[in-house]
Amino acid sequence: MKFEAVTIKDIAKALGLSTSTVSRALRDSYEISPETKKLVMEYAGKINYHPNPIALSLKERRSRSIGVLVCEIANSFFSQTINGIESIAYNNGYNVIIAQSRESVDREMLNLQYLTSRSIDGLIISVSTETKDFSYLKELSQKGLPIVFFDRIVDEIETHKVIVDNYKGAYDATLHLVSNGYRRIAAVSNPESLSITKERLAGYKAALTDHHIEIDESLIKYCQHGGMIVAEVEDAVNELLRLPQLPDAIFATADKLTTGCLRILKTKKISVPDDMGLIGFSNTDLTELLNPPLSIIKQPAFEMGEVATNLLLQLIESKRPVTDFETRILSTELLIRGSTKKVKPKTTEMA
Amino acid sequence: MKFEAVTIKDIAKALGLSTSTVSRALRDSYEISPETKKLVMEYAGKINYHPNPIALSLKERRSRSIGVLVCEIANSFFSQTINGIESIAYNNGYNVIIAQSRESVDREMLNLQYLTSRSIDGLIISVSTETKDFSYLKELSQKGLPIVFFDRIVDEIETHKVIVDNYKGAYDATLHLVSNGYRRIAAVSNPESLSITKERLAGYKAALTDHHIEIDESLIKYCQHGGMIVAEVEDAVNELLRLPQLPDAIFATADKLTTGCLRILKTKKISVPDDMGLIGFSNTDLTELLNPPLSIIKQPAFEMGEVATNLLLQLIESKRPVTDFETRILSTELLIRGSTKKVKPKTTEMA
DNA sequence: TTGTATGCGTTATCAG
DNA sequence: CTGATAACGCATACAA
Repeated sequence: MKFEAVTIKDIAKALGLSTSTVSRALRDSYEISPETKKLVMEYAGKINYHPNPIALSLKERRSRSIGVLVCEIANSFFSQTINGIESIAYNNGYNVIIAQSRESVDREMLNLQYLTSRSIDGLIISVSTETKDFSYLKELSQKGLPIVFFDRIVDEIETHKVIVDNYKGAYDATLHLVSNGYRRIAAVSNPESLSITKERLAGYKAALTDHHIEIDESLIKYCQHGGMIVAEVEDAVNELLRLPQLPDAIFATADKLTTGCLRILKTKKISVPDDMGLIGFSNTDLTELLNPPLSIIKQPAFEMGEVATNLLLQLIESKRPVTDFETRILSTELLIRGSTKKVKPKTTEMA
Repeated sequence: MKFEAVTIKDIAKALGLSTSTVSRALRDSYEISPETKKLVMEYAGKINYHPNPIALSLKERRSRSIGVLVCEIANSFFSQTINGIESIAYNNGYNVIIAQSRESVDREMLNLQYLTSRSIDGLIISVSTETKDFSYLKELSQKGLPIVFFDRIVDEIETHKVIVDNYKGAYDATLHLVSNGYRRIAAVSNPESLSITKERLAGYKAALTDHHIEIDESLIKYCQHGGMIVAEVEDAVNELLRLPQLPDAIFATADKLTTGCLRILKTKKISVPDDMGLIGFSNTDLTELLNPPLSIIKQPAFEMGEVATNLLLQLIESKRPVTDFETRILSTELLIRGSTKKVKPKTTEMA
């Protein structure tokens, strides 16, 4: 693969045939005699011939590789998704090229240029928290690059999207807190510009409203970098603790934020009331064993990866009309920790 | 990138130049007049020209992409390593193609063929637990494919290797148990064939010996699939609990095994004595907040990825003689949880 | 300073 | 049934 580089030409020369004959024999073309075929096949096997995929790509104008752009690979949710993506890609003979934005628009843009210039056949992406301008992505999409969004989607772009039922997940989470006696529930969330933020906060608010708890916007904190900067979550919690009326529980709307809050509560770096409730979206391994949180909303990350990849491959291989886009909504799972109800009665209503 | 595909030819035609002139102008060749250069550059920018990297690869016989093969992406240790790999690759203009073996030799082989036939410029790999025959890898290496091993290395192959100080990590871990009063310390480990297993068990045994604790081979359990199969770890623990003399602590030699044991201990799916000690290698987020384990041996996964990639790029770009191979040994970190000493005095020595 | 021709490895088209 | 040739997009040795 580096030095030797056996090519069709070598085979042709050795066997006294033309390259076209060899090429056809290798592809088992009907217009080649069985004897020649066998001859070629056997020799090719013997000298361990492998077609050069780069030459193939150049000819076929496809690379059989897909790009994956996420904010951070070392985030359980995303690594689980990539796991699912790889598994489908592998089964279909596609390579997976990964890149991370680290929640930075600049890096996202650069990686995007990089990936597309690398001639990927399609893209699976979850946009960064910083991204507000999606024109570049839109342009790519319009130029014909098959794109599938997952998790953090972009509504304006017409293509497949794979998300979880964020509204319901957040509703369930909030409900769980409410039914455990919490009333003043804060939300630590990603920037408002993200689709998941909107959906999750909507679910959170609906759950509160349905239980006659007034929504207090001062209880909602936005972390501009999605918790990539450690201090950010601390600041959010600190601000909450400085409120005239303390919250009695926190709903963290994303994996990174949940683990951030968890760490704060457990390490007591900031002094937080002992009975502070916590629930959050999280796919981090073992989080469900921790105490807090009260419970965890888990996303079917692996499945999301699988679904997204299947859709992308359909797009690439145009198995379905490129205009017939759909949004797949998978359901989240509320992992309930029975033993963790810290606040039990708390019948004194407030607000 | 899909439909339009602006090529050098288009520019040449539009500007009434030859393709070679355009090519040279774009590469800022000294033999092109400033005016022509400016003309070409500007037009190229205007119509948003990007060279086709596939054509380039075919010509230059390099793809500017590196392959990464690990057993499982959704394992914190590996995803952190990939994070490091991506970061260095990104800075050097390389793409990262990932694949996972899922601890299966077959998948490893297939992926290897896949990656190499994809014309990667180099490979970073941590072999699967199942792999016992490294001839294919050796062959690749001898054919000239730059390879860097990390974590689970292959001694027989002469190339760069990046590992952590497994011996010391295991020694420290075992010592920590010993100094907390544990005496009958079991080991739940990966297959013996892995380099890390040998090194870690050696450290474990040395720590015991140094403290005059007899080594009992029946206390060492090997998980053939590295904990990929859930029941495997349970079986190991069950077997330990059936021993005539119960262990009083477990040393788990790898991330997946540590979390496996942890889950067993916490969920009490198997009834394990309450004061069972546990320590293990783990890079899983938040593991250090759990209680057990007693402590965690953390590997500098991100740094390993960085170091491995730097070495690989040196190999690819032959910045150093290809014969001058080295093994980088990074040090592990023992994260001590002060408050967790379950067994304190236990002065009654045994065995 | 610019243009022409060739090759990278493969397949498709067209002859024979 | 088989072979010569062009083409994919680019870079470069060689001409001019």
